[in-house]
Amino acid sequence: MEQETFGSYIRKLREDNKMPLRKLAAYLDIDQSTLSKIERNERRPTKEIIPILSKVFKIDIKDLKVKYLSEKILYEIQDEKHGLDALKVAEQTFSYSKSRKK
Amino acid sequence: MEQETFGSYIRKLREDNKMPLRKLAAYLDIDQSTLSKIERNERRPTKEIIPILSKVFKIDIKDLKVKYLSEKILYEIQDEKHGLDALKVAEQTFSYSKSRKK
DNA sequence: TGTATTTTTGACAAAATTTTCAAGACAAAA
DNA sequence: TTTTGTCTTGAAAATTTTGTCAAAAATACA
Repeated sequence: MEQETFGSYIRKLREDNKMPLRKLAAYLDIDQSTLSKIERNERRPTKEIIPILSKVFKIDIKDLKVKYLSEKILYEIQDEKHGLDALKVAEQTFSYSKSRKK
Repeated sequence: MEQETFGSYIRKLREDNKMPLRKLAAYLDIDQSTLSKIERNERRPTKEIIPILSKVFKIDIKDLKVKYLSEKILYEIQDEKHGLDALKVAEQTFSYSKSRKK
């Protein structure tokens, strides 16, 4: 069983919809080789593609954003021994600064 | 009351120890202007400085790493509406992949 | 098999980020 | 106000990251 990434998720969506790279890349307004690399985690996706993906595949945009962000977070702490502690501290800080509705 | 950042934390340590930028920068093997920028959150610190800071100021390295990482995480989700959800998903995924002692 | 279509690759270009240098600003002391 | 030491600034250099092009490789399928 393989860990799903944002890239592999896009690939799955695309393939399920029988859409070639060429076409999705056109929608996303990027080179198809860039999309190929994103799907294979060789390049990191930009957030600009999220609303487009949401429209093209009719996926809830919030779900996409959460997937996208959590992958970015995980990228920062991969292989870090104290990643979990860091996540918890981040959560605390994030909640707190939100509560002060900055 | 001001939110403490990794940068302002370094500055505090440095000033409490009456150490000039010049000197700490030398220890860290970076330009003093780079350190100045790091302390003022104008640049992001690299992780290489962590063990050195730990030695110079005798701070537990784990605490430093957690501070450093959580700031990196927060940087990714700042101003994001769904940051908290993303953090929780990340936590789940991180715990899970760790449990499979990859 | 051959041909069309799709995907991947790798070198290069472009863009974004970071570091350094050198000068200027600032502060304390006298 | 000059001297001395510290810190900040901003432009340029260096590095890192990302995107593109063109061709090769893989896949589909007639």
